[in-house]
Amino acid sequence: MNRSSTPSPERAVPPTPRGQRTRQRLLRAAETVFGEKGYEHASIADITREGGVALGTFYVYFPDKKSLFVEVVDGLGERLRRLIAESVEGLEDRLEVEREGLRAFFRFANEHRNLYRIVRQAEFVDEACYRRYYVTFARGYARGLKQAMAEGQVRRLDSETLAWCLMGIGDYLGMRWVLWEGEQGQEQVLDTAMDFIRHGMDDRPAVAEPDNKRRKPRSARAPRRDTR
Amino acid sequence: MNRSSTPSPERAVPPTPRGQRTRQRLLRAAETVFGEKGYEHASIADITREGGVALGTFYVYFPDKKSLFVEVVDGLGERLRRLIAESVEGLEDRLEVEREGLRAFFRFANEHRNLYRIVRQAEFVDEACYRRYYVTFARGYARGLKQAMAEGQVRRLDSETLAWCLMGIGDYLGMRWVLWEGEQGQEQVLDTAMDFIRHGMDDRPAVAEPDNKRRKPRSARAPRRDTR
Amino acid sequence: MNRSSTPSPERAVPPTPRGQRTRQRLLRAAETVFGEKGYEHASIADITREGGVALGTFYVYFPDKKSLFVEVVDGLGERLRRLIAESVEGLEDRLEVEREGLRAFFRFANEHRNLYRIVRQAEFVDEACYRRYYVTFARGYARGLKQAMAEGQVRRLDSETLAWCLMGIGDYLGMRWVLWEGEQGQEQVLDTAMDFIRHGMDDRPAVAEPDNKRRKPRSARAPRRDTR
Amino acid sequence: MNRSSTPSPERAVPPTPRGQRTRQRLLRAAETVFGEKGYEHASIADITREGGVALGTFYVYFPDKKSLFVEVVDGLGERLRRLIAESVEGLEDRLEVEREGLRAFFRFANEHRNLYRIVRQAEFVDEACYRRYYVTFARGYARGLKQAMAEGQVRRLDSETLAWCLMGIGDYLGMRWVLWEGEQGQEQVLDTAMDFIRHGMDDRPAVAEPDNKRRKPRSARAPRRDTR
DNA sequence: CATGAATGAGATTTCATTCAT
DNA sequence: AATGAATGAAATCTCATTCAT
Repeated sequence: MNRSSTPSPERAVPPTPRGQRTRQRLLRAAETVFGEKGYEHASIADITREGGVALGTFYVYFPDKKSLFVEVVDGLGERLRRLIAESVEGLEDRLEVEREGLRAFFRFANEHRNLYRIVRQAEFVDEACYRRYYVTFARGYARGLKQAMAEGQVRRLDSETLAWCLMGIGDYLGMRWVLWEGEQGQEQVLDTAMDFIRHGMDDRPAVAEPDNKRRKPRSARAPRRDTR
Repeated sequence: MNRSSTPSPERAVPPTPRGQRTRQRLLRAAETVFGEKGYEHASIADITREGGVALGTFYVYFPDKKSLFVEVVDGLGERLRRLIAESVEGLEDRLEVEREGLRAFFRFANEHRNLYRIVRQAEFVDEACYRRYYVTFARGYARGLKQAMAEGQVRRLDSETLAWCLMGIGDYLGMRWVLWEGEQGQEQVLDTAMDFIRHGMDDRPAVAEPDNKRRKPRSARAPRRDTR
Repeated sequence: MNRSSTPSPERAVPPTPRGQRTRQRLLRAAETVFGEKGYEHASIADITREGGVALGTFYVYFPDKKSLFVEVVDGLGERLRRLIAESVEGLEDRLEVEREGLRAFFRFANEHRNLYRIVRQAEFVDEACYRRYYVTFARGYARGLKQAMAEGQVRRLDSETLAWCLMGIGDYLGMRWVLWEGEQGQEQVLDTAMDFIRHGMDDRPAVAEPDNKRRKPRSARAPRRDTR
Repeated sequence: MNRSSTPSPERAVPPTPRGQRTRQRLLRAAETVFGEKGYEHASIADITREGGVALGTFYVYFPDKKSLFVEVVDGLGERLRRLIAESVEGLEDRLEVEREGLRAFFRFANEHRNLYRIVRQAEFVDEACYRRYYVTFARGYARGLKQAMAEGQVRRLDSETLAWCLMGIGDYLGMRWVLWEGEQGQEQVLDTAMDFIRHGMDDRPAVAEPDNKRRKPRSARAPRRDTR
């Protein structure tokens, strides 16, 4: 929401609707081009060409390439968070929330196939913006987890750590099965992941642990054999 | 998009020891400079300066900038995998292996603080090399998990999915608590993460669920519309 | 090199008082901005911003940037000459005129600290305008001196040469002690300068020379060899 | 001698003679092009074209346009001072020194017709370098005058003020009769100027003043009203 | 083996000016 | 009268790569 390094208070929004439109056009074009070519190889000329405006027009709306990029990243983050929030709205079971959230993330990553490429470039373009993307997400995530813990739906673990673990899972699965593999076997992966998220990976009878959290569970479910 | 998918066909190793040394110097310099400035902003001149050799010397040992970069990334991956392998050697309890592997990764990331930056840049420099980094790691990881499952140490889950989940966890925790926070509270995070990895996050007695994962909520909502 | 040597053929004066005001605002803004940034770095946008009008408004009143600049320079010259004329009005002693003129110039330079910067830029913007500034000044100056010579107040010297000498003195003293040093010791400098202007720098009894200026030294030396 | 704003210690002199030559070529080309077009309109491309090297070569020897310019200005100042010093070497009569110095300056200005244009641009390019040009000159000038005063050759006046007066005279005469008029009547102007420099402009018998410079007029006037 | 001078394509950015409203 | 969006030419600067020594 705030401009990171440059503390210029207002993101100069052009007053006329015509200007508004042009600005939006540039933002959309930028998302495409940054995704395709990466920040460094995306030239302003590429972006304006994609947006259908003249080169100089760019500088009417953005002070430089970096600012535009930061705005794109912030925008993606916001949209992603909103989509996930909407997707899990109304769900009461926290594990359902996890599953649906993951699914929503996959969907978003699939539609914005440049998401990964763009966010990762951010590290080199504007570190603050890069961290903001993750930190903002993590904050909301942890908050949700904490509440679920309070409600007794989730074991009591450090909510921040847990949030980052779950984000890491989503990120890696998304990279591997959405970005690289395109939909292929996504549902199955989701099932496996949810199983892991729910019960962890330990096989040995939990009973042995006198005061700890669960028991045998394992046995009851389909053993989901190895894929491939 | 990129051409040299071939994993370095002829990595001309210089015959003389003097040449060997120069080549190593350049590789080491490159790791530093790529980490600091990123691939695009690291110039050959920067690298040779850092390595203490003349500009032209670079082209005696590497055909171009990209080749050098790929070699650096491959090298990092190899060293990381070797370090982890050594760190868990002899451990029998798979969960111990997980914990020590994670710890070793943290150590490596801490010593090679540019690891993240370098690997992530790879996506835009040579996609093949980028994937190789993850895929090679995942392959070995999955193999280990499969064996542990065979030994009954780990629940039977799809080993590849599980490997990627665990890699994601390590990656995110490392980014957040090694790269950004520098050692601070690392052990505690490790404990929490291991707890989660072992038992998952579900609090409710796993026995209770006969065969299905979720309850009511679903019904209330629209049946998850199709994504575009 | 420059085209518009014609001293502004049709300086379109707007008929309405509102237009008059806007035009004046632009002229004043231009003096400020040209002084601060120099001609090349002063953009039309800077000037209109400073003047509080929209960019396009500029071209309602001036055909281009250069015209505006020329008008600013001409205006400064005029105001300077008028100020000096007023300051020495009524003085009968020519040396008093010199002193007061100098003082008036200092005052003007102090109030228009961008005077120097603007006039000097003129050389590269419109040579004609640049020369006009000096030549107009010199013409009036020489006329005054000639009259003072006729009245026997000033020794008979070529009035034009003398005018340029005195202008040079004023210019340099103003640069050094008004522009750079800000008032500091200005009066003392003025006294010294007037002493020099009055009597020159020769120490040897002026009486001895009935009508000619120099003595022996000349003869003693080699007759000034040719340079290069 | 020192690099003004940029305190980069050494003016990176290329080690090989070939580099030396190229660097010199660029400096010479720059003097020409800056003089012809002015700093702002002289493009790096113009300079390298004039110097017969490729565009990129420029940046092998100079970090930017400004640095090159500063070096040109400093060089001009040095050469000018050296030429004048050589021209007056051996002269004992200070007034002879003045005359010959002036003559040498005219000669220099005539050969380097871009001197004025270049130095004046300096004000907008690097103020420090601009002042250095004048201040360095003035310092040496004042030193010479002081000594002449000590020897009783020149009346005792503040030497610094006197130096700036004389510099102003030279500058303006050079502009008017060397730059604009080209040699025309230069000698005559020189004679007039020397006459003025020697005796000043006051016509009234200097004898009458036993030791002080002015007479009545002062009294008649209001006591010099306040300047603003 | 090693050097470093030279190249020129390409990228970002600025800005005077036009024009529809 | 006034506005401000849009344009595109031109300028500075970077840098991978080549090559003669």
